[in-house]
Formats: sequence, structure tokens, C-alpha cells
Amino acid sequence: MRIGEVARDAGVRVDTVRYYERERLLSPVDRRPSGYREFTEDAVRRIRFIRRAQELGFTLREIRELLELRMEAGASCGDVRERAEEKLEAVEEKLRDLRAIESTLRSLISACEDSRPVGECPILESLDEDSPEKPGR
Amino acid sequence: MRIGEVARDAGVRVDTVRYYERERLLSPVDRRPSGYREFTEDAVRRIRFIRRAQELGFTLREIRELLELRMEAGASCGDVRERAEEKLEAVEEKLRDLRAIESTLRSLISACEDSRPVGECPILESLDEDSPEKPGR
DNA sequence: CACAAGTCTTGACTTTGGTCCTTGGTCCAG
DNA sequence: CTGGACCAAGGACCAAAGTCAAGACTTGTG
Repeated sequence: MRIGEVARDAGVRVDTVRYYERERLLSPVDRRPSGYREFTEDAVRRIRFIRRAQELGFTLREIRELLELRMEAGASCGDVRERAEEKLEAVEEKLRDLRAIESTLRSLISACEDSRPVGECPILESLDEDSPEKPGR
Repeated sequence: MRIGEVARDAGVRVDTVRYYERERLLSPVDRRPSGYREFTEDAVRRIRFIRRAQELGFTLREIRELLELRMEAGASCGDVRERAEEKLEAVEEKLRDLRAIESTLRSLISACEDSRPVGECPILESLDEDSPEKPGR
């Protein structure tokens, strides 16, 4: 398929597809003799993945790293595992924070339903516990 | 406390603190007669919250909206509840996607541990199911 | 009180992640 | 074989989220 169809199916613009290619987020793209890019469905799935990962707060660089995990998987397994474990840890942390926000929102909603006044600042308190001063990042 | 201490404690630069103030992410900041800003611990917690929320893929505008949820909570409860429910839905979706990535990473890691070759592209497949073509956003 | 370290404002600059424009070539339905 | 839709490359432009710099004022410690 051509770039326009890919873009339409993935819900982005063609410029974005080209941009992702430049940034090496898509595997090398075939070309027709005319110079037109020729994609497969994989590209669409890939782009959707990228978009979702972005909404989770990953940068394009991080997403590239995630995607590269499988590419070299045949090669250096120990190294891949190590990096996968790093990513996993980041994901776990996001999950923790997100769950805290989730439960805060839930209690905010139910407080509102009971038309109880909502106290101080629950949103803030939700993430307040587990900030053990890690200087990294 | 002064801006430098706030920045240090929250792990950002002073410019960032001023930037957040300009963007109305911090509640109005007191001033000394000299013009110096005078903060309380609350600002530190607030900034940490902002940073965490950012890592979860919320923009500053969305974070402002999250924070505003509690501010007007005393006022128009129905409206607040509605917006809280919207936010909650976004959070739920992030959670779903994140859990999918989590389990993919886990299986990638365990495949590596067994020094089995990792198949096609597990990372991609993890998010492939639930993309029911919602055009919104 | 001197003076280094901190703070003020204003405005320019940077990076990330795209988006748009222009000029010129390609595709294919009629 | 032609017109309208598509595509290519290159470069300008954009918004978000900071970051840095200059020049002047403030603080508080030796």
C-alpha cells in the first residue's frame, strides 16, 4: 500500500509517516521504481503502537528503544533482557502512579456523588507517598 | 522557602518553577517586600505531582485541568464530577495499554531467560487487539 | 559592610514532534 | 491521453515545555 493509505488507516498524516521513517521508527521502507514508498500492514500497526506508547509518556526515542528490543532479540539475548528489564521497571512505575491517580479520581467522583465537599487536595495527596527522593533521571 | 530551595527539593530548575507559575500550575505565589517569591512545601509537592503526571503522558494543560478539579470542588459539583469522569476514562485507557506493554515485556524477558528465540514482534502485538478505530483525538 | 550566592524580569534560544508549502513527477478513470 | 488525486524532497514553520543570558537588586555570612 502507498503512504496515503497507511496514514489514513493509522490515523496520522503522511508527513508524520515520513517523519517516523526518518527517525527510524519504521523498518526500512520499500520503494517502487517511481520512487513511491510501498508499505505493508505492519507499518500501520507499528504507527498505532507508536501513538499509544506516546500517550503513555514515552518519547520517540524510548519507543524506538522498545521496538529495537525485538529486532536484536535473535542476537544478544542477555543484553536485550537487561534492557527489557529496565523498560519494565519504568512501566511498573507508571502503573503505580496511574493507579494512584485512578483511585483519587474515583474517590473524587464518589465524594461528588454524595455531594460531600471534597477535602483539601486529594489529587495531590495521591502521588505524595512514594517519592523516595530518587535523584536519578 | 525561596525558589531555589523549592526547585532543588522538587528536582527541577528555578526557571521551571517560574514557568509553571506563569502557566498557572502553581497557586498564586506570595512575594516578599523585596519581590522575592515565598513558597511553602505545597509547591514542592505540586511540582512533583506535575512531573509524575507528565511522565504518564499528560500535557501541562491536562495537568492544570486535573488540578483544577479540586479547586472548584466546593463550587459546582456536578460539573467537576463530569470532568473527573472524563479524566478517569483517559486514565483507564492508559492503564490498559500500559498493562499490555507490561505483559509483553515480561514475556520477552522470560523468553530471553529460557534463551528461546523471541518470535515475530511481541511488543507490537501487545497493543494490536484493542484498536477499535475510534477516530476521536 | 563586603561580597558571593541567590533572585528579579525580559527576551532570546532550544528540543521534540510534528505540519505546511512548493515544485515537480506519478497514477489511473474516463 | 488528460485531469484530478497522490507522492517525493527539501526547507520553512509551529507549539509545547522548557533553558539560558544579561543586567540590576537582595540576602545573609565572614
